[in-house]
Amino acid sequence: MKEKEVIIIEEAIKLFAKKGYSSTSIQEIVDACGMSKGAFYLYFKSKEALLIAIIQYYFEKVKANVQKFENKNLPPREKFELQLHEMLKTLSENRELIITQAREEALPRNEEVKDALIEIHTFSTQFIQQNLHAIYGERIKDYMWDLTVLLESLINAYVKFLFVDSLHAKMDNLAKYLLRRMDSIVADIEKESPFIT
Amino acid sequence: MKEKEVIIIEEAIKLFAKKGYSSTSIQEIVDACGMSKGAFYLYFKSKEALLIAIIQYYFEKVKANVQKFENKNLPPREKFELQLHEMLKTLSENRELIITQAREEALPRNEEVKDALIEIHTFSTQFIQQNLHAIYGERIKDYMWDLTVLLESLINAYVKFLFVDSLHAKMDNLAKYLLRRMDSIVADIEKESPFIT
Amino acid sequence: MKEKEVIIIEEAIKLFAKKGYSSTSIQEIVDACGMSKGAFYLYFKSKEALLIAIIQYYFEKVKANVQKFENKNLPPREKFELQLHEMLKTLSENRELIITQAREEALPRNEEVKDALIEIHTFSTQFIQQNLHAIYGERIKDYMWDLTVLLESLINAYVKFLFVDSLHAKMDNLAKYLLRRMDSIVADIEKESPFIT
Amino acid sequence: MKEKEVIIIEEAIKLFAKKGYSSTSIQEIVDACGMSKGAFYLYFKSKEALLIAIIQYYFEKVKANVQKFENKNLPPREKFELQLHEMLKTLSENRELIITQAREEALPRNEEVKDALIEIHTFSTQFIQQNLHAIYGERIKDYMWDLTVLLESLINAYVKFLFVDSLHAKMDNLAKYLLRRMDSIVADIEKESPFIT
DNA sequence: CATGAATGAGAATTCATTCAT
DNA sequence: CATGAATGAATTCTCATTCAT
Repeated sequence: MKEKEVIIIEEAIKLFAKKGYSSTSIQEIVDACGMSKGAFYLYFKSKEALLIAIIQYYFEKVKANVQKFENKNLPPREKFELQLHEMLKTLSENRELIITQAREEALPRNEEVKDALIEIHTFSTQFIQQNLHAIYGERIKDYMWDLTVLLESLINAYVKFLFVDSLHAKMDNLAKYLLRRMDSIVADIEKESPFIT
Repeated sequence: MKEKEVIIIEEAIKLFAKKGYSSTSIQEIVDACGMSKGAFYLYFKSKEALLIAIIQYYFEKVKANVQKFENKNLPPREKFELQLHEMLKTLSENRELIITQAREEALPRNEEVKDALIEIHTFSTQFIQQNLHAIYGERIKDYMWDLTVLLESLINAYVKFLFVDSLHAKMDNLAKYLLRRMDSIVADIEKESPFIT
Repeated sequence: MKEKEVIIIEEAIKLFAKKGYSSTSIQEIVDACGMSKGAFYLYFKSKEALLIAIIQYYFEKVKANVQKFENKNLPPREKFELQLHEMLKTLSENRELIITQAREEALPRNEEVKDALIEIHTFSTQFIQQNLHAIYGERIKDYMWDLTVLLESLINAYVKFLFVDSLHAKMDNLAKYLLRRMDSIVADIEKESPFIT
Repeated sequence: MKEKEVIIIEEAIKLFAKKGYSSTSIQEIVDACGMSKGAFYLYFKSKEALLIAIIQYYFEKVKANVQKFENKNLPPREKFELQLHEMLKTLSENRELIITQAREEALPRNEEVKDALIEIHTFSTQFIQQNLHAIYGERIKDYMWDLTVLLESLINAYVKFLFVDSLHAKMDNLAKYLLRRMDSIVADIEKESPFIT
């Protein structure tokens, strides 16, 4: 990916996070990048193409950071903790991404955009489920979807707070902390019949 | 509130949820309502005024449904279960609201809009904290914020799924189910030092 | 003319003077009159019809006040002084009229409006010329247009100031004062060849 | 000032003179200029900004033409005659300006517009008073405001006629002619007590 | 590659006018 | 007579996109 493309993506995500996709103009983006409007169209064929590129760019970032712990023969829990930590770090460093993700539904109903978002969601779900399975084993099989939803929601909830300075400092423990919350839930959930089936 | 205002609010929230606030035009709203563009401005002085009215309208709905269980001398847990159930029901019946709420950050940086959202957030936080305190007592004092975030995130997570038919059917048990998940968390959380302080 | 029509005319002229014809809405006019929008259209078939009615209404007022000194066998100068005084008084009491008149050219290029304004201008010119002739006689014949323009301009200039309190007090002398300025001009103008021919 | 801005200003003033500010749409202006609506907003940030630019543009024109006779060591009367002549010429060549000026009161009650008009009025009054003082000396001190109003009104009155061809031809003598009319008035005015005090 | 002037479709909003009550 | 809700054309202004230089 060309240097200029990266500049545009990184400036654009900041603006999208601040003002929303529709309310951010190309002019504002190129002003923030210190380039001309014409230049923008050399790198992206439309505003929507930029949106897709942004989604993919950050997805690749998270994916790469998470995948570097695969094939290292780490114990499952340790591996997931490290990955979760890496994921939380990437998200906290690219806070704008979460904000934009939160608005998922608001994004233009374009097939390409949708596809990109579905890809992220699929990856994320698989990542969580594989790890839950590796850690807690077969016995949570029936509760897999419940636990997935619960863990995703815990991650989202705390990520929302990551920009608060005092929490930022504690981020190193967040992955561990969240997993312990999952432990509590897993311990009791077997008394239930699964909610999501 | 006049009948027409309610029609506009309810059609608009659907469109805002589908396409986002900025991307929905007044024309689309009035087309959905089967009225003229001029009529819109008889009832709302601007698009932003509509947004504020929508936020307040749904907030009042949720608040009213939740508050009808106060002053009934119910045991704390039972009261909270009933309220949570009512809240989940209202949210699931007005799913668009959640989607719009999720996009909080995208909304125009207008003071009035901000104020309306802050009011909702304050109410929601107080509601959860008062009830957690009533149920679990003094011992969770230091974990209040952690538990608040956790419960809010559980609610959000499941509400997102509420439009799925099979879950919708089970909604009656969701409040109880979520509270039991909180039980598990509360049981273990005292072993920790609070994350949010 | 019906009572309501007069109310509308008098409120409308105030608003037109303050904000201009185009920038004043029917709603503002009927609000000022304490009546409904529907009522307006009972009395005037359009906004432009109101404009024409306003022009005619005030023209009739000035004309009536001026014409009551005809056929009284007064000496020409005295008659003109009295008429001029009456005219200045009506204009100063209906200051809004002058402001609107000043904008003559701005009024919608509608034939009826134009005709009404031409009628006023014709009357005004004839009134001035007949009186100048009665006072100064045949010798100013060649200078008639020059003197007409000069007198009209003197009237306009001072009328503009009539709302200033200190001048308002002196209004009784204004007609005489202006005629004395004309005397000075007439005395010297014969040394010239006419400018307007 | 860019070429396009000048085109817009000159087409706009014609339309404003013909139809008034409020009744002239941006579309009509750009049609007259043979450019697109978007182009207009490249050069002026709003319709009102155009109005202010027009006022300043013509004011600068008149001011520049008048000021080129300062510091030439001309006798006062001759200097004023030349300046008045230049002023009348600029006004007659930009007849639309006068019409718009005449409508002063109709212009939007915006502070910037008001300020621009006040600046013109202040300049105009000072210009006339300095010259009257230079020509007629201390003895007219008490009549300064009366004479200012009278001269301004004479200028306005004749300028209104400037578009008539036959007058146009004589314009060379108009400045001299108007000053001689002032001579007549000045000669007699000392018999009076000042009207404007 | 880079620019930024130009375009024009489309947005929010206003308002004269109509008409059912 | 009187009302005011409803209409929709017209207005100002924005902005993604193109293209000559």
